[in-house]
Amino acid sequence: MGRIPCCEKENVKRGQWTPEEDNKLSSYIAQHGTRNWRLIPKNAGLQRCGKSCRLRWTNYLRPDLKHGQFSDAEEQTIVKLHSVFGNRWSLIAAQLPGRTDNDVKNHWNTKLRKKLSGMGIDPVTHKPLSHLMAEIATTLAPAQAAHLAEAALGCFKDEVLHLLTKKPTTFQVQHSIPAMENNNITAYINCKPEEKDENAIEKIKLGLSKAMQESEMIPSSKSWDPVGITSTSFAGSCSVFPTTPSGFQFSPTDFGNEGDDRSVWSQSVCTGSTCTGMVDQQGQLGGKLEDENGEDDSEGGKEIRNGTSSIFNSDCVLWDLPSHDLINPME
DNA sequence: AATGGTAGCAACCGCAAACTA
DNA sequence: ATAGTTTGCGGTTGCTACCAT
Repeated sequence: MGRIPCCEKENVKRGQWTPEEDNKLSSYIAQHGTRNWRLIPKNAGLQRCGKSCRLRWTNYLRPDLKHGQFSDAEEQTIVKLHSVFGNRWSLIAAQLPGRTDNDVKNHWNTKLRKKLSGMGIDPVTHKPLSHLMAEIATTLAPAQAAHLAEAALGCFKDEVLHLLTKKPTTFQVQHSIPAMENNNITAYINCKPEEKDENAIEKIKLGLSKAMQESEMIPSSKSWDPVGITSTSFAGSCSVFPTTPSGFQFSPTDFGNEGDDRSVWSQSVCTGSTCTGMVDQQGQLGGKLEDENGEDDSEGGKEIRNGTSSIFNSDCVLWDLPSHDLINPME
């Protein structure tokens, strides 16, 4: 037994859509709407799978779509939201009028992820890479940490060199990030080509060793859980996570209240897809964290922390997205 | 000019949630 | 309550244009 196929594959055309097909689909939908995608290709005279028609419509033909380049503002919104929601592309796209989840996903994968890497920020967790390494290093024996450092140099060197020699990064960083100071991109770009390789390695080494020194001052109770399910505060001169020890509880009223400083957008939350503010293991959004009686209903949802009035803490604010910036506030 | 590598984008696949009878 | 169907979503693949050698 298998799934019922959405269409008879042998009679179905695949691949690029022609302008004629686009016209047929557009005019059919204009007249009849988008109910029942299985019937649409048949009724519209298309030899296409219903699923393919739906995708073509939602990702390309819809009249309200934007097709041009992403603006700086859009890019920053994507990065901000990704730091909270992870790869919840539909959620992110919902905040960008005229953009589809596919657009956002493609743009992230082809551009933004690399830009962040080039800035020394891990695109998955949105933490400075040097701090990630330091966090990991604290859980390892010194010998293992040394191996890790060597491996990291190999990995990051290639990526950073590649990015820096191709194009400069253009993100605004509201506050300076120590990790970035140790990887001064402008100085790097301006130096002689033959110096670049060596400079980059030295700067990465410096950043790594500094971060590791800083991490030695972190109390051992503040361990780091790479899975993020039981993430605890992470300290240092550029903490990404807030450090309030008491933790933080969301209530349904925290979501989408315009002008309410307590909205999710002004709360500090763990960042990245491994530790998101309101996303549980199934990727369900907040509001499920507590039911109407205020009881935890998260079933393994990830811990959320309180702290300052920004997504990151005040020592290292990357983004600060007020709730009224959102087109579709969470409900 | 030819070739190989890479980036960007469109489309496909399969899973799971939501909906309906 | 259940099974069948539809829709939404995220990951992945494939195609094309561009660039470097």
